[in-house]
Amino acid sequence: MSGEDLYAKVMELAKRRGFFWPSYEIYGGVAGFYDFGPLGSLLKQKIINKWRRFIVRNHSNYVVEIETPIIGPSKVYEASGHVENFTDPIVTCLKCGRKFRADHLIEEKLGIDAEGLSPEEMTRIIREHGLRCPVCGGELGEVKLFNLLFPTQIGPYEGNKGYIRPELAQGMFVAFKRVLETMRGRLPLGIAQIGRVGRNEISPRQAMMRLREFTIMEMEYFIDPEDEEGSCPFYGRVKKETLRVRPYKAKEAGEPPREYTVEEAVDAGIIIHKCMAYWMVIGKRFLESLGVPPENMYFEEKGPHERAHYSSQTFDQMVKVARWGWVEVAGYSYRGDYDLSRHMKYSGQDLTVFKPYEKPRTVKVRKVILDRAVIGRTFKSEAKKILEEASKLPEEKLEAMASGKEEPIIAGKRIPREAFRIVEKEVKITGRKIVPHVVEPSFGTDRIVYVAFEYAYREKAGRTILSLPRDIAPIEAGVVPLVEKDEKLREKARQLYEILVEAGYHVVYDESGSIGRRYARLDEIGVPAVFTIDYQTLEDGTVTMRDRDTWRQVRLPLEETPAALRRFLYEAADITELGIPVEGTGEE
RNA sequence: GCGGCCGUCGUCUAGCCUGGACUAGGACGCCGGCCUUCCAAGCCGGCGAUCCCGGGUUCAAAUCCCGGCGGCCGCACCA
Repeated sequence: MSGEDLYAKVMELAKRRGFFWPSYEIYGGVAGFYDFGPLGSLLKQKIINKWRRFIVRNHSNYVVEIETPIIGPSKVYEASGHVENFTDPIVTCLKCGRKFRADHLIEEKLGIDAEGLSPEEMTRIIREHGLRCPVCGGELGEVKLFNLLFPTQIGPYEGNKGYIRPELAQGMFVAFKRVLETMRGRLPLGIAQIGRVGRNEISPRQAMMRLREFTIMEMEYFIDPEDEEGSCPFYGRVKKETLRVRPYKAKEAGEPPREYTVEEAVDAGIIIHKCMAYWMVIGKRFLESLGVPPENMYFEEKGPHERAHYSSQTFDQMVKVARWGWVEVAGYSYRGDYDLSRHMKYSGQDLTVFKPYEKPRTVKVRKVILDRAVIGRTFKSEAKKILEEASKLPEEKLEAMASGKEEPIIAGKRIPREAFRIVEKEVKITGRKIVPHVVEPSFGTDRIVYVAFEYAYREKAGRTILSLPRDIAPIEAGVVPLVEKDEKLREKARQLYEILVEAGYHVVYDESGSIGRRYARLDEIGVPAVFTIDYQTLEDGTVTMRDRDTWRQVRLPLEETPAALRRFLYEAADITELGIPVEGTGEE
């Protein structure tokens, strides 16, 4: 089957059976938005819960999940750099309509550094130098700003601008201090969040691959930049594992991705931090558990110009899909201290973490101070101003004045020599304040749902089977009576249905059409196991359990079904371990 | 946003070039009935389409023309 065909079939199934479809269809649709239907939203929930298990629960000593608002005040996104960097100056050719980055065009054609210029200034430069469209030679219009942030207004006052978050990260950075406090001030600390974000893409395409509103699963992993070892206590567990990586240099040289052991990639500096490598391994395992084979996945490093403004290294986790080839499903960025530093600056809050030394250190500190008594006596009412000015001067400057290397003039007054005092004292330092660095794995949920769905698509004997990993199947089990007519079978089947629902499963009961048709219907929506009530059930209380993927059946006592289902769904049990095989069932 | 191709029941599609007998046909699915003791059997009946939206040309538009919206591909864009 070609990629085109597979994509078409997958989308057809998705729409027909209610997994997902384009939003606002009755009004003609709006590009970049998708609905999840009944089965799709269940599937998405299961994938999200699996992510929780991989990222949060398996690291619950270090990683916690929070939830923060979708709308944020302007200030937050000024601090994060999105207001500035998420905005592109765009100029449109009046003739052919092509759009160009105005600053890039000016720099490229005229050699003028246009970064940070206003749109008016750029328009003026374009007019003065007679710049024209580089493609068709047409006249260029005015430079306009285009920002990918969705703007909104908070409350009734127009000045109170807000934005829909373009990523989850700022929620974690802004709440960092309080979360750190509740986690008793220790690093490393991972703060995870799952939620919707909005990016006003210029022209979204590729179905669910590029949306204007989508769900991200993200974690900010805060670490002490000087303690790589302590930051990644789990590193030892994964260092022998392999990752397929394509470093930026290899990409430039046109080389394909290569397999590295984690240790190798870290030691060679290909991955700049152990924590990056660790979370990449977790991400790899996560996608594998959703049905993506290792050979259809690799990590691609982004080049300096392709990276976001905050990142010093970024890897994209790429997965192969039928129609578009390699698509990015997750990103791993080393954000350094960029965000916390910016928020410290913009908010004026101290977001540092205190790291105690193992033993307090004593250091001798030499300090130049002004004798308040002398200053006061000498300058009377001027004294306050002088002391104020003096406190702003750097230590070296005071030192120079005290030692006579520089004229001792402060606030326009000559300070008498005896006002300078040099004190030496011992100070006990119990630790240091650090601005944590951040490693950020970030997953595009909707793309991942699509990927899992596509990889599950199978055709067998003219039928469609949605062979989802059992633990993410939206409906966990089916219950069917062998024939529709027989009231005794139906009653027994409804009983079993109740038992399974009571045990916490998501079950469908289906009695319409022939038995084969029902199996087919359930295969198509990926139900891993179907229990059938037949005439033997009425005699000995056993039912058959059918495996979606092999069509093999086993027979087991009705009351054992909840436990068997558990083993089947979550412990990867083979169907044949769960009961007595039924003769003549299985693949044709 | 430009250029190319495209838009018809839930889904896939016929019809469009050459306007009228189209009350828009079929298949699959779905619903009801009959039948049915393990893999989409069969029979009967039913529901289901403002032919993407708006305008124009014409006695007459699913069909021709214009504009918009949406989809895919290429260019640009994708922090």
